[in-house]
Amino acid sequence: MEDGNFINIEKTMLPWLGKASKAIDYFLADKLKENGIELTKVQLVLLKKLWDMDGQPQNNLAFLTNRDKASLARLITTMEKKNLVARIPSKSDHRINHIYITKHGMDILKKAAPIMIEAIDQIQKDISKKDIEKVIETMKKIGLNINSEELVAPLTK
Amino acid sequence: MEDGNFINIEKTMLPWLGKASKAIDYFLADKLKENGIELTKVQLVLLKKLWDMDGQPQNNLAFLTNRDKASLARLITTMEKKNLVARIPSKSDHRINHIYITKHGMDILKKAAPIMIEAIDQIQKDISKKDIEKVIETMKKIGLNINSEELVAPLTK
DNA sequence: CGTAATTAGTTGCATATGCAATTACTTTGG
DNA sequence: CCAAAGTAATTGCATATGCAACTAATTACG
Repeated sequence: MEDGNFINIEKTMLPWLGKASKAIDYFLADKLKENGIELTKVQLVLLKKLWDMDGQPQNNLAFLTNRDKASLARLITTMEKKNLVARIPSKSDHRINHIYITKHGMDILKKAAPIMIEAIDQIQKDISKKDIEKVIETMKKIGLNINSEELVAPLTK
Repeated sequence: MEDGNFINIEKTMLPWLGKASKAIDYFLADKLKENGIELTKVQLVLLKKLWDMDGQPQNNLAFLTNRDKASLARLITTMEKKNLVARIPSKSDHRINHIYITKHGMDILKKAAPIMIEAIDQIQKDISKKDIEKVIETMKKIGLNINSEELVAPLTK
């Protein structure tokens, strides 16, 4: 077998998307650290989600953030220890925990927001609005191509 | 504070790239599992790298695969246990391990290759060659935008 | 109304990952 | 030739993640 079976993988989007995603993650993590913000990127995204829609049950949050419910539960545990979020058991349904962002979480989020905006600006520097839209559109297409089979929301079952 | 500080994040590429990347990873993992290939995506990519350039020292491989050297070392340990790769100490420099793909690793890789190709085809279905190139080009630009600061190869130091 | 099916969350087991500190070896320079 | 600097790999500590199995609670239905 020559290289034939792996034809032109560098001409597909996959490795580039992977590399860019990873690079962006490192970049953002670095920005957070530089600015003394003790959050991981994942935690930041979750805080932002809570900012938008506070008090969600865990499984909702798992769905909303494309993540396994077990993973989300542990993430909440970590963040609870850091006093970023609070787990409040529902009174009407004793299976459910509602998750709320704390004052401390909000303070950190407010501090992080402008830094993230600036970082994103840098990431997208000299990329035209049209090109950005094109990429977004293509990412959506990928989502459709994948979901059309069996992966509608594989993490949420 | 209103939502102002997080203005239009959905209009940036970031969340879409993140979602697509994650979805692709799930999709490929699923394909591997469906076909009874006992590899993670990460392991597959590493095997492919070894296929192309066998016998690399660990730190080289870490660099080549954009990964922390500690992470790579542990990955090799995992893969060694599964008899996918072999760690061979260099005779000329006793600090170095050369990593080789095993026969078993090659067999699995050969089995996985056509499945991955098919999966990638599906991921990129109905996306024009031009659009694919556009995305790749944009990903490269992101790399430049990020690297231009301090992140040339942050994982390799 | 009470059992069966469903649902929310947790836990066990496993992989992957990063940073910092450490060990072991090699190279450099005086 | 030997001490200092540099380099390759490992290990400790921590986060993040998924799947599968499980518990506890609620809802559906006969």
